Amino acid sequence: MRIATWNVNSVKQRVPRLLPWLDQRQPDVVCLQELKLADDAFEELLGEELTARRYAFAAHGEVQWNGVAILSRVGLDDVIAGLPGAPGFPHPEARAVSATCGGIRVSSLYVPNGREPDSEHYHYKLAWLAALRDMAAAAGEATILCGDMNIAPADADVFDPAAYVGQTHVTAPERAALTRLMEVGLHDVVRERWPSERIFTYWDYRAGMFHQDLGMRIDLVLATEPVAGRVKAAWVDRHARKGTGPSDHAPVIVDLDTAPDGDIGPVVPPPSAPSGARGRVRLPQAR
DNA sequence: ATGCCTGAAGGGTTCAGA
Repeated sequence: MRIATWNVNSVKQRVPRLLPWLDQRQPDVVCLQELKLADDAFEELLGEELTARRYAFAAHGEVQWNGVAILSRVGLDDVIAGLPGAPGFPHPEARAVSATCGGIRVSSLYVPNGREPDSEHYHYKLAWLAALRDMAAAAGEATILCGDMNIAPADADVFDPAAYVGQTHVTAPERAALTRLMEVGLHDVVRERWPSERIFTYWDYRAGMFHQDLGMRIDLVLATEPVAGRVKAAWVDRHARKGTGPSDHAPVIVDLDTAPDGDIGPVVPPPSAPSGARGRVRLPQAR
């Protein structure tokens, strides 16, 4: 089973890159972030193209910003739009959607940016991460959290730590919040596979940052032990960042071996959907 | 240049992103 996560920075603008990428990489499950599109517009834009490729999808978007989705061709059950217990800014934002795909509880996540350290948005980010930690702590044994965490876990995950002093994504409270999330029993599967490689997932559009490989690793795949133990490959698809009209993020792709019989714990039924949960779900046989 | 690109909404510009 191949699972991927990609902050597409407007799915509307990224259609000419997204569809060929699906055809080339053939992921079974795709977590998307920064759709920047309302749910009905997402379905209008991609419904037929995804259905033709046998993807079911669950989109949770907004008109202008944010927005997350899960595409799956290995099942899409018990969809929950939003993160239960998460704060808003001031209203709840479309930053999380979860579903059970191929026996694994999958979440597509877009952690708030934080803007400036100690700003209101920064504290919102920390509170949102605490809610994410609580969700992960209550999740089943076979769980994978994918998305734009907007935190570089370590100094090795930015091109120059000195360039980020005093900025978000690298501050101690953000990293501590990520540590508390990891401590519920999650593995950073890309870093564990490549312990000392220079790996980035985001490069600023400006000043040729990508071509100089001056970036950050902020898009993460975090898996519980039963899932992490199945990882056969984990890599950043830099090719998708090249060429015409790319996102400023590259996809992260993880291949899982077949689940051994009896070795994967039951997927704990998700909590009931939070009130106000929105989202658009369509299964491939629906049309 | 202290946002060097890119995208969205809405309107002739401003905000957001990391």
